[in-house]
Amino acid sequence: MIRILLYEDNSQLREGLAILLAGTDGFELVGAFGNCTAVAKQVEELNPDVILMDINMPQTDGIEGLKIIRQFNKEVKILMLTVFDDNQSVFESIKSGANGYILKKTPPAKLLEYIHDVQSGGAPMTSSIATQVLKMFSSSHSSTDDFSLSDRERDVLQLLVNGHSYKMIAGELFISIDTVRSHIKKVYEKLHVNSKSEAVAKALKTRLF
Amino acid sequence: MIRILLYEDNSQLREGLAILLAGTDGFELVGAFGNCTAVAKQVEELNPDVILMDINMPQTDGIEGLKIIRQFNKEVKILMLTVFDDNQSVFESIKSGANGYILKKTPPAKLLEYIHDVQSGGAPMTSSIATQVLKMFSSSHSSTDDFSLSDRERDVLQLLVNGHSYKMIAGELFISIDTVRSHIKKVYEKLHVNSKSEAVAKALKTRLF
DNA sequence: TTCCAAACCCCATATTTATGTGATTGATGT
DNA sequence: ACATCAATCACATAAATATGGGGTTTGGAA
Repeated sequence: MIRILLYEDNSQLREGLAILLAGTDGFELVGAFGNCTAVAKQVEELNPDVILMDINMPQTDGIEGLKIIRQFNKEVKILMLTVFDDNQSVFESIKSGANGYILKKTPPAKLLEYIHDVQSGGAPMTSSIATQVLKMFSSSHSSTDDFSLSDRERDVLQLLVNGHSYKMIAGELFISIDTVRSHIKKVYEKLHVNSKSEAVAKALKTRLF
Repeated sequence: MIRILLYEDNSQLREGLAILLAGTDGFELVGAFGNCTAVAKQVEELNPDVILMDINMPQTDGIEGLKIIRQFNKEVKILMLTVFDDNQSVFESIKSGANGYILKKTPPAKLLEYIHDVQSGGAPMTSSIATQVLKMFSSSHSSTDDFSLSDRERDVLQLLVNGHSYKMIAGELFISIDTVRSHIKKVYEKLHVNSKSEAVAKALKTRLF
């Protein structure tokens, strides 16, 4: 028996899912709410195995809810539901510890299957999402060097990466252009480069930002 | 009735799967081969719904086969089979248009389920693979714009990204520095930027290289 | 206390980049 | 035949960047 907790603001869909889950062997809906405002207490009290979490909800949205849950519970499986398969929320969700990400248009039978999947350690995703995810990892070298840049050097480099000129950086940081030069010279030494674009490239490649 | 085409060089496993599929309602094995040398013709003639493709095969391997099929058929679902769950081939497979990636040790019942999954638009993966994929998922998003750069413009931009100056690029491509300038000017227009480092940043961020 | 690094500033100069306005050739498409 | 565009080259000028030298002040570590 898989204990399920549901967050979904659309009451019609919420009722629909409740009926589906109630009427299916092996699934037990232990709670269904329209928002995440009391998510911490609810998860703790109801102790579900799997949480179905809608992303687009009023007040505390699904991703917020996810983050709150993960602060105190790394065990419960969380399946994010959405109508869109936009990059940003997939990314945010997975990064924040979601176990899977599925579209609401998923047919009921499929949904039940996904719940099973996620409960037994799988990570259900639609194929477009899986593909996106894989593209992203192509250049995966998660190095943690920060080249021991100082805070200010980091500020300056950040702005360089965003395409600002020395003059603009000076303006934005309220320092003189010569100071900008000094910082940049130091940055180049630390990154072992000798041009702006090399520095930018290195910052991006090593995921400094 | 799902029409299945199988590529698997191990004849024992091939026979085994053939028997399994033949003996199960709803599945029909329309062909089984030990290599991909005639994959194009076979796929066209046999018109399968789902292809089970072993990755490690002599001559034309599974990933090659996959690419060949995808050149003329984006519709048929392709499920990659392998004994290893190594990153590189998962990545290559999905990038080349595979719909799922599963391990050979998958029990028969599960395999049939996966075939169903993939046929109805899912992206089955073994949980270990899905988990890996999610771990790799570290940052940002992918886009597929190539900004319609010409070949030469791409060459030049590539070298810029790698930190070369105009002079160096001229030397490496055996063209004059003024030609380099022309190309770069064009690149800036196409990328909507107006400095080297912005171009480099954009190239890297949009995963142009 | 002395030393050091970070953060700030100044000046000078050489090199690199950005931008504009040309032009010629060859391939492609209408 | 004509237009278009990629690819090549040229010349000129302004702006930005790289690099070399200086500095001061401040706060923390040795």
